[in-house]
Amino acid sequence: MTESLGFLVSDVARLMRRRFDERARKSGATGPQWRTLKILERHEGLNQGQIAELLEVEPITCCRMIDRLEEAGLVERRRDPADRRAWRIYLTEKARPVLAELHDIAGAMLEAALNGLDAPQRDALIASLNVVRANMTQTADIKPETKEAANG
Amino acid sequence: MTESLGFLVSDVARLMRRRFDERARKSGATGPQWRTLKILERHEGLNQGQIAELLEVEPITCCRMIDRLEEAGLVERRRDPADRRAWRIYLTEKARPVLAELHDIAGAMLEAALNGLDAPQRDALIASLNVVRANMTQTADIKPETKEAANG
DNA sequence: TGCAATCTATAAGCCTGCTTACTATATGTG
DNA sequence: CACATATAGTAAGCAGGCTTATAGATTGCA
Repeated sequence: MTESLGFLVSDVARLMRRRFDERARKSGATGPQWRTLKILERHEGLNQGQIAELLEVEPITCCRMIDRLEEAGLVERRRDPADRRAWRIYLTEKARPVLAELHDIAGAMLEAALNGLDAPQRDALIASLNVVRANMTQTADIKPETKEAANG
Repeated sequence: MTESLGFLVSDVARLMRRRFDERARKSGATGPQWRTLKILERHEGLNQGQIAELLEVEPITCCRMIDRLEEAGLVERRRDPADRRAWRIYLTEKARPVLAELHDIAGAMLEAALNGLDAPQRDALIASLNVVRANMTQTADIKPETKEAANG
């Protein structure tokens, strides 16, 4: 039964994403795009590698996300004056109201998602998810040598 | 702070998927493919619409998944003798060992994911996620008319 | 100074999810 | 029977993950 945790988590993620996207579409940004914008809100001027690290995605994933955000006019790339390999990413003015609207949508959806859970249950849920998240982040660093004799 | 639930869940889902895929790649199936195979294991001969419903994805998503599974030789499409529009989907013999191997991989990964949580915490986590899942499934049926005066 | 290693960004291509729109078939209604 | 509607499956095309590979720039080291 506990085997279902992976399915359960990905189900919940997919359903939440679907619900969010339904409402957020008219704002012109998706969930992952919003998350990227939020990071930029607090850390404007990061380069794409740094953003990828904060998002915990691969650089190419971040690169293409910035492509779409730039195309939508929500961010802009500026050359790093000290490193001609790098771009620094900045929010545009157009991004501010989008951020505010997405914040409201997410707040309403969150309340719907947690309906029926009391405060201690909500806290426990978030705490446990953070534990799982940390477990999955740590184990991601294990090198293949660890499982030398695993191939039966 | 609680606003982060959506991000947290999708993070956990993505990290678990990444971990699973790393290990499962040599078995020739991904997480969603495994889930589809598991459904077929219990309900062989379903058509694609029924599978999509059990997976809680759109029919086109299921269709393309069956495409890939068929191409990999893990399932086969057989014409429904009673409805010439429909295909019935069956596992091939090749799928059995793949299912067994993925089951083992998932078991090991699950233990890693839940490391540090005791039994009551695990139960509470799964129960709460099921509540959220139900909330997100239900609200997905709400019609737009419900929010007549929501557009500020 | 020069070369190798590293780092930043990106291209190509795959999987999984979605929307929209289409074909083919089945079914209901007049 | 004929037409409208519904259903099963699929194509096209987009977003967001990934891997692998490459170009260009920087940096470390001999």
